[in-house]
Amino acid sequence: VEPPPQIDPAVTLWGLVMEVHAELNRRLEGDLIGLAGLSNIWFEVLLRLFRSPGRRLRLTQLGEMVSFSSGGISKLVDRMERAGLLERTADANDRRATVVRITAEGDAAVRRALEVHVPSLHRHFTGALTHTQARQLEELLRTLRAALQSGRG
Amino acid sequence: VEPPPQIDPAVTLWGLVMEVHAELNRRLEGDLIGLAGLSNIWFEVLLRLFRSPGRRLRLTQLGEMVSFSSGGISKLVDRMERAGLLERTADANDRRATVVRITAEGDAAVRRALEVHVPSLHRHFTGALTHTQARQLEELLRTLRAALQSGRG
DNA sequence: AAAGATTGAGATGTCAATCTTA
DNA sequence: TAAGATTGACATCTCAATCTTT
Repeated sequence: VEPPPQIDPAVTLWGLVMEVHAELNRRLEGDLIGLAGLSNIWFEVLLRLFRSPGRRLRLTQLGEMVSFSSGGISKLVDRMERAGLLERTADANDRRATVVRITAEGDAAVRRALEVHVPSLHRHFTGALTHTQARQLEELLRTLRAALQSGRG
Repeated sequence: VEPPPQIDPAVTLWGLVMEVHAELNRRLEGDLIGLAGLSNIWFEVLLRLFRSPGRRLRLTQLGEMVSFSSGGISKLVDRMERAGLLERTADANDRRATVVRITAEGDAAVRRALEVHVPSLHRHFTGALTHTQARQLEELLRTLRAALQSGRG
């Protein structure tokens, strides 16, 4: 068999992205579950609602925000609704749509979760960076996001 | 209900990380599946083997590299073995262990996949960055990874 | 037609229990 | 005892089909 060819640096860079992302995700979710009883995705959904004007979002919007398919977000919302953290509401203007609203219980849950998540983020993530480095990272991510948006969708 | 409090910038930064990662992952995997017939994780497993000295790895090592549990990597290797891309081998020195080796077919598959993956990476990812920015990103990621390693694990 | 949402089928991950070997 | 690997039970995602409303 021939030896492996020289591999493009972009491959290594993407590998680094995946590795760091996976490990950060694992640790942050560990803290979140252990200390606040919420999985990463439940927390993210609640946070999106928490920060939305009116504290409500259409099901599909919510799904896009967290990168879920329509079926996936439908089932996720089922489970969170059963847990009492949010509720489905009819949309007065469009009877096809479902509006998801955070409940008082959900509101309390995000607030508790934020109290452990912010220190967790600093401990595992931003604490390793200087203020300047954090700004640099944000700038790079915004550049990438802008390119992805202009490129398609 | 009280208004949402000021949210720590680290929360937003992490949200940006997740968003960009998810979208990049989606596009890269789309190209990989569409143009080379390999999912992201299959490609990553093959690439790890491809670049390993001897083109083989212990099952557990491989699992750690791709952030999979022992059960998960066992089943993934099952499927890839059935597809003829790799094979299990006994470890002569430790009869508990299983060594995974890439097959000739697997070797050919990675090489084909690299030919579409590298342009795909440039199109969706590194093409949006200047050379300097790419270096910056790599530096930041290495800093984060080093902190994660020293912190635990 | 197309958009929003739901459902069932299928794919694939984790966790815990278990077996073998060190 | 512990490490390496496998398995079954379970959770939860995507995809495709379907229903309702626009």
